[in-house]
Amino acid sequence: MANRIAVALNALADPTRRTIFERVGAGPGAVGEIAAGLPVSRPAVSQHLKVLKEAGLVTDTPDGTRRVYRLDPRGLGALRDWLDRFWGDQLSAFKDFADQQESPE
Amino acid sequence: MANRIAVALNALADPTRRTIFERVGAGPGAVGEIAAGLPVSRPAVSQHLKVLKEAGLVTDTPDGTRRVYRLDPRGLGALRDWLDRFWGDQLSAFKDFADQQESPE
DNA sequence: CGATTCGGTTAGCCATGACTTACGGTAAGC
DNA sequence: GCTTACCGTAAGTCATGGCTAACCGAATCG
Repeated sequence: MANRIAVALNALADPTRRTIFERVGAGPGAVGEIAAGLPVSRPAVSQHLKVLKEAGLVTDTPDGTRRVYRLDPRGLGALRDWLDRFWGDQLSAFKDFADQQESPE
Repeated sequence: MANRIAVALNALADPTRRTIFERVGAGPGAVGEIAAGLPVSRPAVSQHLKVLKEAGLVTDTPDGTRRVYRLDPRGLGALRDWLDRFWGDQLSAFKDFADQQESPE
Protein backbone atom coordinates (compact mmCIF):
# COMPACT_ATOMS: atom_id res chain seq x y z
CA MET A 1 0.00 0.00 0.00
CA ALA A 2 2.77 2.37 0.96
CA ASN A 3 4.68 0.97 -1.96
CA ARG A 4 1.92 2.13 -4.27
CA ILE A 5 2.58 5.69 -3.14
CA ALA A 6 6.30 5.30 -3.54
CA VAL A 7 5.99 4.14 -7.14
CA ALA A 8 3.51 6.89 -8.00
CA LEU A 9 5.57 9.69 -6.50
CA ASN A 10 8.71 8.36 -8.13
CA ALA A 11 6.92 8.26 -11.47
CA LEU A 12 5.75 11.87 -11.22
CA ALA A 13 9.13 13.14 -10.05
CA ASP A 14 10.67 13.16 -13.51
CA PRO A 15 9.93 16.33 -15.51
CA THR A 16 9.59 14.57 -18.86
CA ARG A 17 7.35 11.93 -17.34
CA ARG A 18 5.24 14.59 -15.67
CA THR A 19 4.84 16.37 -19.01
CA ILE A 20 3.72 13.12 -20.60
CA PHE A 21 1.32 12.52 -17.75
CA GLU A 22 -0.24 15.96 -18.09
CA ARG A 23 -0.45 15.46 -21.83
CA VAL A 24 -2.36 12.24 -21.33
CA GLY A 25 -4.48 14.05 -18.77
CA ALA A 26 -5.46 16.57 -21.43
CA GLY A 27 -6.83 13.76 -23.56
CA PRO A 28 -6.10 10.15 -24.60
CA GLY A 29 -3.48 9.60 -27.27
CA ALA A 30 -1.10 7.13 -28.88
CA VAL A 31 2.62 6.94 -28.20
CA GLY A 32 3.64 8.50 -31.49
CA GLU A 33 1.28 11.42 -31.05
CA ILE A 34 2.62 12.15 -27.60
CA ALA A 35 6.25 11.81 -28.65
CA ALA A 36 5.66 14.16 -31.61
CA GLY A 37 5.15 17.09 -29.25
CA LEU A 38 8.16 16.36 -27.10
CA PRO A 39 11.92 16.91 -27.49
CA VAL A 40 12.69 13.26 -26.68
CA SER A 41 12.61 10.18 -28.85
CA ARG A 42 9.68 7.80 -29.09
CA PRO A 43 11.38 4.94 -27.18
CA ALA A 44 11.93 7.36 -24.32
CA VAL A 45 8.22 8.13 -24.23
CA SER A 46 7.45 4.42 -24.36
CA GLN A 47 9.70 3.80 -21.36
CA HIS A 48 8.10 6.62 -19.43
CA LEU A 49 4.62 5.34 -20.21
CA LYS A 50 5.66 1.94 -18.93
CA VAL A 51 6.68 3.48 -15.61
CA LEU A 52 3.46 5.49 -15.42
CA LYS A 53 1.46 2.36 -16.20
CA GLU A 54 3.17 0.32 -13.50
CA ALA A 55 2.50 3.19 -11.11
CA GLY A 56 -1.22 2.89 -11.82
CA LEU A 57 -1.36 6.39 -13.26
CA VAL A 58 -2.24 5.48 -16.86
CA THR A 59 -3.75 2.54 -18.71
CA ASP A 60 -3.22 1.40 -22.29
CA THR A 61 -5.70 0.11 -24.80
CA PRO A 62 -4.55 -1.67 -27.99
CA ASP A 63 -6.10 -0.23 -31.14
CA GLY A 64 -4.68 -2.00 -34.16
CA THR A 65 -0.97 -1.32 -34.30
CA ARG A 66 -1.54 1.75 -32.18
CA ARG A 67 -1.84 1.85 -28.42
CA VAL A 68 -3.95 4.50 -26.78
CA TYR A 69 -3.07 5.74 -23.30
CA ARG A 70 -5.46 7.40 -20.88
CA LEU A 71 -5.48 8.40 -17.24
CA ASP A 72 -6.01 5.80 -14.53
CA PRO A 73 -7.99 7.13 -11.56
CA ARG A 74 -6.55 4.51 -9.21
CA GLY A 75 -3.09 6.02 -8.93
CA LEU A 76 -4.51 9.51 -8.57
CA GLY A 77 -6.87 8.36 -5.87
CA ALA A 78 -4.12 6.64 -3.90
CA LEU A 79 -1.99 9.76 -4.05
CA ARG A 80 -4.83 11.94 -2.91
CA ASP A 81 -5.64 9.68 0.01
CA TRP A 82 -2.00 9.70 1.06
CA LEU A 83 -1.86 13.48 0.94
CA ASP A 84 -5.06 13.81 2.95
CA ARG A 85 -3.45 11.82 5.74
CA PHE A 86 -1.33 14.86 6.53
CA TRP A 87 -4.26 17.16 7.08
CA GLY A 88 -4.04 16.50 10.79
CA ASP A 89 -4.28 18.63 13.88
CA GLN A 90 -0.86 20.24 13.87
CA LEU A 91 -1.16 21.14 10.22
CA SER A 92 -4.43 23.02 10.47
CA ALA A 93 -3.17 24.52 13.70
CA PHE A 94 -0.07 25.74 11.95
CA LYS A 95 -2.12 26.91 9.00
CA ASP A 96 -3.27 30.07 10.76
CA PHE A 97 0.25 30.88 11.84
CA ALA A 98 1.58 30.40 8.32
CA ASP A 99 -1.11 32.52 6.73
CA GLN A 100 -0.02 35.49 8.79
CA GLN A 101 3.73 35.12 8.24
CA GLU A 102 3.33 34.43 4.50
CA SER A 103 6.89 35.22 3.44
CA PRO A 104 6.72 35.97 -0.33
CA GLU A 105 10.23 35.17 -1.58
CA MET B 1 3.94 27.91 -10.12
CA ALA B 2 4.45 24.70 -11.99
CA ASN B 3 7.95 24.73 -10.64
CA ARG B 4 6.58 24.57 -7.13
CA ILE B 5 4.97 21.26 -7.97
CA ALA B 6 8.13 19.97 -9.60
CA VAL B 7 10.23 20.69 -6.53
CA ALA B 8 7.66 19.18 -4.17
CA LEU B 9 7.24 15.99 -6.16
CA ASN B 10 10.97 15.62 -6.56
CA ALA B 11 11.42 16.06 -2.83
CA LEU B 12 8.88 13.36 -1.99
CA ALA B 13 10.24 10.94 -4.57
CA ASP B 14 13.21 9.83 -2.46
CA PRO B 15 12.34 7.04 0.03
CA THR B 16 14.55 8.32 2.82
CA ARG B 17 13.23 11.83 2.37
CA ARG B 18 9.66 10.57 2.38
CA THR B 19 10.34 8.70 5.62
CA ILE B 20 11.70 11.88 7.16
CA PHE B 21 8.69 13.79 5.91
CA GLU B 22 6.25 11.33 7.43
CA ARG B 23 8.23 11.37 10.64
CA VAL B 24 7.91 15.15 10.80
CA GLY B 25 4.25 14.74 9.96
CA ALA B 26 3.82 12.56 13.02
CA GLY B 27 5.10 15.42 15.17
CA PRO B 28 7.73 18.18 15.25
CA GLY B 29 11.30 17.21 16.09
CA ALA B 30 14.95 18.19 15.91
CA VAL B 31 17.44 16.87 13.38
CA GLY B 32 19.22 14.60 15.84
CA GLU B 33 15.99 13.05 17.03
CA ILE B 34 14.89 12.30 13.50
CA ALA B 35 18.28 10.92 12.48
CA ALA B 36 18.37 8.67 15.55
CA GLY B 37 15.54 6.56 14.17
CA LEU B 38 16.99 6.24 10.70
CA PRO B 39 19.75 4.11 9.17
CA VAL B 40 21.47 7.15 7.65
CA SER B 41 23.84 9.71 9.16
CA ARG B 42 22.79 13.03 10.64
CA PRO B 43 24.24 15.16 7.83
CA ALA B 44 22.21 13.14 5.37
CA VAL B 45 19.04 13.98 7.28
CA SER B 46 20.10 17.62 7.38
CA GLN B 47 20.51 17.67 3.62
CA HIS B 48 17.13 16.04 3.11
CA LEU B 49 15.48 18.53 5.41
CA LYS B 50 17.01 21.33 3.39
CA VAL B 51 15.42 19.95 0.24
CA LEU B 52 12.07 19.51 1.98
CA LYS B 53 12.30 23.06 3.28
CA GLU B 54 13.05 24.52 -0.14
CA ALA B 55 10.11 22.54 -1.46
CA GLY B 56 7.81 24.27 1.01
CA LEU B 57 6.98 21.00 2.74
CA VAL B 58 8.56 21.73 6.13
CA THR B 59 9.67 24.76 8.13
CA ASP B 60 12.40 25.07 10.73
CA THR B 61 12.41 26.97 14.01
CA PRO B 62 15.66 27.66 15.91
CA ASP B 63 15.53 26.58 19.54
CA GLY B 64 18.90 27.10 21.17
CA THR B 65 21.44 24.93 19.43
CA ARG B 66 18.61 22.73 18.29
CA ARG B 67 16.42 23.26 15.27
CA VAL B 68 12.86 22.02 15.28
CA TYR B 69 11.20 21.01 12.04
CA ARG B 70 7.45 20.83 11.45
CA LEU B 71 5.13 20.44 8.48
CA ASP B 72 4.43 23.35 6.15
CA PRO B 73 0.86 23.37 4.80
CA ARG B 74 1.82 25.41 1.75
CA GLY B 75 3.60 22.63 -0.09
CA LEU B 76 0.89 20.15 0.77
CA GLY B 77 -1.78 22.53 -0.45
CA ALA B 78 -0.03 23.16 -3.74
CA LEU B 79 0.29 19.44 -4.34
CA ARG B 80 -3.34 18.83 -3.55
CA ASP B 81 -4.47 21.58 -5.90
CA TRP B 82 -2.33 20.14 -8.66
CA LEU B 83 -3.77 16.68 -8.16
CA ASP B 84 -7.32 18.00 -8.17
CA ARG B 85 -6.75 19.44 -11.64
CA PHE B 86 -6.87 15.90 -13.00
CA TRP B 87 -10.31 15.18 -11.67
CA GLY B 88 -11.79 16.18 -14.99
CA ASP B 89 -14.44 14.78 -17.27
CA GLN B 90 -12.58 11.89 -18.82
CA LEU B 91 -11.35 10.72 -15.44
CA SER B 92 -14.73 10.48 -13.79
CA ALA B 93 -16.05 9.04 -17.02
CA PHE B 94 -13.38 6.38 -16.95
CA LYS B 95 -13.97 5.80 -13.28
CA ASP B 96 -17.08 3.73 -13.88
CA PHE B 97 -15.34 1.67 -16.51
CA ALA B 98 -12.39 1.03 -14.22
CA ASP B 99 -14.56 0.02 -11.28
CA GLN B 100 -16.06 -2.77 -13.33
CA GLN B 101 -12.85 -4.11 -14.86
CA GLU B 102 -10.90 -3.87 -11.55
CA SER B 103 -8.07 -6.16 -12.55
CA PRO B 104 -6.55 -7.45 -9.28
CA GLU B 105 -3.01 -8.37 -10.30
C1' DC C 1 2.23 -12.71 -48.83
C1' DG C 2 5.37 -8.72 -48.98
C1' DA C 3 5.78 -4.03 -47.45
C1' DT C 4 4.74 -0.60 -44.17
C1' DT C 5 3.66 1.38 -39.86
C1' DC C 6 3.48 1.50 -35.00
C1' DG C 7 5.24 0.21 -30.58
C1' DG C 8 8.01 -2.28 -26.96
C1' DT C 9 12.81 -3.93 -25.65
C1' DT C 10 17.92 -4.00 -25.20
C1' DA C 11 22.67 -2.23 -24.63
C1' DG C 12 25.39 1.29 -23.48
C1' DC C 13 26.61 6.10 -22.20
C1' DC C 14 26.37 9.85 -19.18
C1' DA C 15 24.38 13.12 -15.82
C1' DT C 16 22.06 13.53 -11.44
C1' DG C 17 21.89 12.93 -6.67
C1' DA C 18 22.21 10.30 -2.20
C1' DC C 19 25.53 9.16 1.17
C1' DT C 20 29.70 9.48 4.39
C1' DT C 21 33.64 11.72 6.45
C1' DA C 22 35.64 15.88 7.95
C1' DC C 23 35.19 20.58 9.16
C1' DG C 24 33.40 25.18 10.91
C1' DG C 25 30.06 27.82 13.60
C1' DT C 26 26.88 28.92 17.32
C1' DA C 27 24.46 28.40 21.81
C1' DA C 28 24.27 26.40 26.55
C1' DG C 29 26.88 24.53 30.97
C1' DC C 30 30.74 24.31 34.27
C1' DG D 1 36.66 31.57 28.86
C1' DC D 2 36.70 26.61 27.79
C1' DT D 3 34.34 22.68 26.90
C1' DT D 4 30.40 20.27 25.18
C1' DA D 5 26.30 19.55 22.31
C1' DC D 6 23.84 20.34 18.17
C1' DC D 7 23.55 21.55 13.49
C1' DG D 8 24.78 23.05 8.62
C1' DT D 9 28.27 22.80 4.78
C1' DA D 10 32.05 20.98 1.54
C1' DA D 11 34.38 17.51 -0.88
C1' DG D 12 34.45 13.17 -2.80
C1' DT D 13 32.59 8.49 -4.03
C1' DC D 14 29.28 5.45 -5.95
C1' DA D 15 24.75 3.85 -7.45
C1' DT D 16 20.46 5.04 -9.87
C1' DG D 17 18.08 6.16 -13.88
C1' DG D 18 17.02 8.83 -18.23
C1' DC D 19 18.37 9.06 -22.97
C1' DT D 20 19.64 7.44 -27.77
C1' DA D 21 20.54 4.08 -31.35
C1' DA D 22 19.52 -0.36 -33.07
C1' DC D 23 16.61 -4.36 -33.20
C1' DC D 24 12.46 -7.27 -33.07
C1' DG D 25 7.42 -8.35 -32.96
C1' DA D 26 2.58 -7.50 -34.37
C1' DA D 27 -1.20 -5.66 -37.07
C1' DT D 28 -2.93 -3.37 -41.43
C1' DC D 29 -3.10 -2.70 -46.54
C1' DG D 30 -1.92 -3.44 -51.39
